[in-house]
Amino acid sequence: MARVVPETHGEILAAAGRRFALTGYRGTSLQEIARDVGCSKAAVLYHFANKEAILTELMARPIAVLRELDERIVAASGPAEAQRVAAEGFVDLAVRFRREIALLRGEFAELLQEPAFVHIQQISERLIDAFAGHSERPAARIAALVVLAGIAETCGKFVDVPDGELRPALLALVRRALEPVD
Amino acid sequence: MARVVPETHGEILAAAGRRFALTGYRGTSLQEIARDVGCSKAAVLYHFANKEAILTELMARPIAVLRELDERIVAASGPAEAQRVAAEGFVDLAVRFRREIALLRGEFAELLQEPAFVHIQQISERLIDAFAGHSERPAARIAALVVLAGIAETCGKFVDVPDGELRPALLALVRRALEPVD
DNA sequence: TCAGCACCTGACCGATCGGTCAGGCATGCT
DNA sequence: AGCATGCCTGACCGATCGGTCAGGTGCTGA
Repeated sequence: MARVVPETHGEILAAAGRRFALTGYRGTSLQEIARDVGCSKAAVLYHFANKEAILTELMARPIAVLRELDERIVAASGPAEAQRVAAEGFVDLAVRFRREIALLRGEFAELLQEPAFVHIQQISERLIDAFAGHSERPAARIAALVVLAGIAETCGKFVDVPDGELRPALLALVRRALEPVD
Repeated sequence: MARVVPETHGEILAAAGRRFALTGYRGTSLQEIARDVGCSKAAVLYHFANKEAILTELMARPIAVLRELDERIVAASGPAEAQRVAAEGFVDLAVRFRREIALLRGEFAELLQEPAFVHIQQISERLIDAFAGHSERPAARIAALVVLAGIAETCGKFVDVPDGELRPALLALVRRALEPVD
């Protein structure tokens, strides 16, 4: 007879996800997560090496998808193609993982400093570059950064909007907002 | 002869502004501010009732200007006029006070909860409403929120771009991105 | 000369944080 | 039966946080 294996690991992940989305990563304590799960703080740290490990596991999939998108952008045939791939790919990612992205809640900048996420910074810089059509013109780079940050910051708030509605709305917005590649 | 009055109050404000812009409000301790100024933490709390009072004084002017903008939006003759006033006014505010806005560094959501800033939340909702042309259509509201959040989140990063260049770039972006009022 | 005030200090407070540790309990294998 | 292992607990740790407090210092006006 199969032993009844406790699912504490998964429960911690779920509780942490809910808490992070509510009060942010920094604003959530291990104590609160433990209380939600109904175990001790020490139990949380038995299943995860440290607090950051919880976030890392929660973000593993969206980060993997972001890496794939980065490869596709790098492999694009030219600036126009790179902009198209970046726009569609990023909107897709934002819609699919808007719950996970919401966890970061404006802590992007801080969290990107943490060792587990350093490479994300380089990827986001390449993403902005692609959005700007590889142009150095300030107006192009400003539009790219505003749109990128705006979507990242807000997509988590559209949990009640269905994918089929959010995706085309964001894509249309991106296409309008970004300057066409010259 | 005029007594040599120490300018500690102003120095604290300046140091806090630098620190907040660098590591955020939550991420800055009174200890660090005191060290930068060259005084004790107790001296900081002699000049300011508490940590929040420092932020409040730093944000006093941009908040006052935001209030004026809100009044002009409310007084607008119609949705199209409100959208125009909101767009121009907000871009203007973002450019003028981009250093102060940068202090909040993605802590908007948390800081808006603090008692000193509750009314800001209502204003920002009216701002989004005006951006969306008072429309309830999801696409319009999504575009409004993304653009607003994007500018608020990023304008602080354009310290090296002169006002005369940043303002038209942002205004053009907003006009492209927002849906025209039907 | 002296009281009073503005300004500032170091010591201290309670709370909270992430994280450690020794030990306990139940289960499954030998 | 006995041992190893997975899972978990409560007690504890050092660090840091915002904030308080009693007291000291030096200038000012009466």
